[in-house]
Amino acid sequence: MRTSSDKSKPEKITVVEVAAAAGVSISAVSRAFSNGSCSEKMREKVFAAAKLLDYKPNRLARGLKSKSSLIGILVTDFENPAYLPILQQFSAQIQQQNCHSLLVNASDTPTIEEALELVMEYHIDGLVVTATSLPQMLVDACKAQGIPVVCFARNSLSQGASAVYCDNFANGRIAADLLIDGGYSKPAFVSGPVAALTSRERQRGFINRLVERGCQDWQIIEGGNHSYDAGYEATCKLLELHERPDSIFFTDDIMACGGLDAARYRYNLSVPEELGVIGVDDIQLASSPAYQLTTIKQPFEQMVTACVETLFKQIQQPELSAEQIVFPCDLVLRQSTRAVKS
Amino acid sequence: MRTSSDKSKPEKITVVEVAAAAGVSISAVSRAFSNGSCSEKMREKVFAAAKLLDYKPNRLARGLKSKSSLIGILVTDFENPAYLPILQQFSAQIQQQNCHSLLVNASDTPTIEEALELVMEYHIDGLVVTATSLPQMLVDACKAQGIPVVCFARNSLSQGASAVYCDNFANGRIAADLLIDGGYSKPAFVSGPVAALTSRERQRGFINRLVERGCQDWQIIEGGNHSYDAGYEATCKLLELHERPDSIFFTDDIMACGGLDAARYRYNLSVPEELGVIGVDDIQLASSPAYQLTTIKQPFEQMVTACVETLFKQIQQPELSAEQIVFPCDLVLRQSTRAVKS
DNA sequence: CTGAAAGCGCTTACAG
DNA sequence: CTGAAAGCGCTTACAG
Repeated sequence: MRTSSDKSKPEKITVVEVAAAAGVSISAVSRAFSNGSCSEKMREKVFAAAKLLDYKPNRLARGLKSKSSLIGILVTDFENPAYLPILQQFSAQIQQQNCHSLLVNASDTPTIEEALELVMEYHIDGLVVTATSLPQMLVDACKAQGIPVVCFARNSLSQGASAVYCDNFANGRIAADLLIDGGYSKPAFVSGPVAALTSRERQRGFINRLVERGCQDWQIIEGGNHSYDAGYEATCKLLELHERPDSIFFTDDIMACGGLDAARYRYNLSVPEELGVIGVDDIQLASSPAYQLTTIKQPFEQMVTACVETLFKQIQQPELSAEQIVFPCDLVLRQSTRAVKS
Repeated sequence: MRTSSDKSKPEKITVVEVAAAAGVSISAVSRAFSNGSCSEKMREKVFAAAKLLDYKPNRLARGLKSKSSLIGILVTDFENPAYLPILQQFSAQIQQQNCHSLLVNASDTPTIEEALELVMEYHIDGLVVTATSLPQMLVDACKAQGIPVVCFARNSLSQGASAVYCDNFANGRIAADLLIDGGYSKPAFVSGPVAALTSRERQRGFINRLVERGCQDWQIIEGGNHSYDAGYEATCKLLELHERPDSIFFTDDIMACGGLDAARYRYNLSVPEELGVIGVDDIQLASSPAYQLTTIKQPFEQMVTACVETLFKQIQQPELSAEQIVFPCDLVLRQSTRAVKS
């Protein structure tokens, strides 16, 4: 027999307790806490009782019939420091929508599909994909469940998925112009993982523009992961070649930083005189005086905002069709490339 | 009326469908998929039917009576690049346990409590805290719900929480010895946020050892956030002083990198001759040739592993009491401090 | 606007 | 080991 002062076993506070305390029905409590229609005085009564009892709705139970308030975030590039602030912004903005982030590590998992399978068991309301590649079957699976998916910083070739990204082809062309204008004549491109669409687009644009400008003396090397080490290694390979490049366009900043260090400290090359270097992203490190990296800035903050907006718009209105939002990029001139010859 | 070829509305596959297909009871299906006891042939029958129907258990429903398989990860220091690999490892290891990570951003949220409140609505099975400070009331709340919490890379002053961390007091002493032995006589300490226990411990150990070694000419400055910019700013303040330090112990590497850049590029000081610099963590950047930072390495990988192990042990056996696991740290000598004078 | 009732998909005592 | 039944905490038609 328990008395009111018996605190040993904290009672579970559910809609039932709140309803009783407020002297209303369970449905009323539910409505007051969801979007349901109910009068102002009803809402007040319910909230007062809830406050008193310190009631917290159980989202698992809610998710059973309604939305789970869970957003999946698929991540592969944990080696690229750009993703830490990106994760911060995603989680902050998702929390602002009264939802939470299910962080899914798709880097070690044998396949992205496998990771997703797990996510689907939680009946997420939406999915953000920052992964290198997005298999069509995954998008189809989400579609079948009515889960909107939006790709971040990569365009989706898939039918059903929205995407928020930059024009990577254009970025490649910008890089080509910058190097040619700077008087470099033997440019190289260091790519990301072969599967990375973004990297392939940058490469296409880069080479496309080089050829337009009459430059034939270019080369391409596969860099691998979006990581410092991969950039360092790729640069070593290039600089060991008989036909050394005089400038390198890296598919992202962290690789470019690795490359800069290789050039300077292992090959004693002066940057930008003996080797020009340009990256993409504008991560924090790029602006540090130790690197002073010329780069093409992706407006990540605005992109995250657009991504979250699109996602929640589609969650609210499932009938909406997928959307593609393309952001322009800014060239940020620093010290790793020669000034444009006038 | 639907025919078997009517694929327009994919039927929901639940335990009911699987049970029917396998010709067994719903309870049997549930047992086969959970820890339940059931015969080998029963399990086979159920799995065969499940495979056929592509059945995926609904974790939300399971969580209602059983565990949610959700682990909360509280993060505040999104400006410290050390946390990206740490997040990767946590998410990977949690997924390995057939659970998923609820990433909770506690940096922008007015209070950590508020973020936690949301987490509790999902009835997480356990909580990892990498946040700067951990209010006791938060631990109490978890205790009341039977949710084990373990602090990562910080010791908990709280009763109920486990912790996996390094001996920060000892680290401070190591840094002091290194600077004194290197012939520096005017050391300074750059702290993290005032609330950060780890930083305070490092400071205590550092000063404690300096005094032991007879050094009185030291100073302390509050650095603020664990970020590059905070390290840069704090260093500028120190180097503008009339009584300039000749060496600085930063409470972490990313601040030390900021400090190094300030010293070298803004004040044209040569490191380690005119200014000695030492950090803590051994982040990737610390080993790059651009920084070559002497540091005290925290064995993050092993710490994450220990953290996850402890957490799941406590989830399995709730009667276990909180555990404190202390890791030793290694001094990593690079080029930002003078060699020890022999 | 409000309430009684059925149901979301699973788990877990309770019998057999 | 297996099955029938009650229940987890909420939501949502359906009446009033």
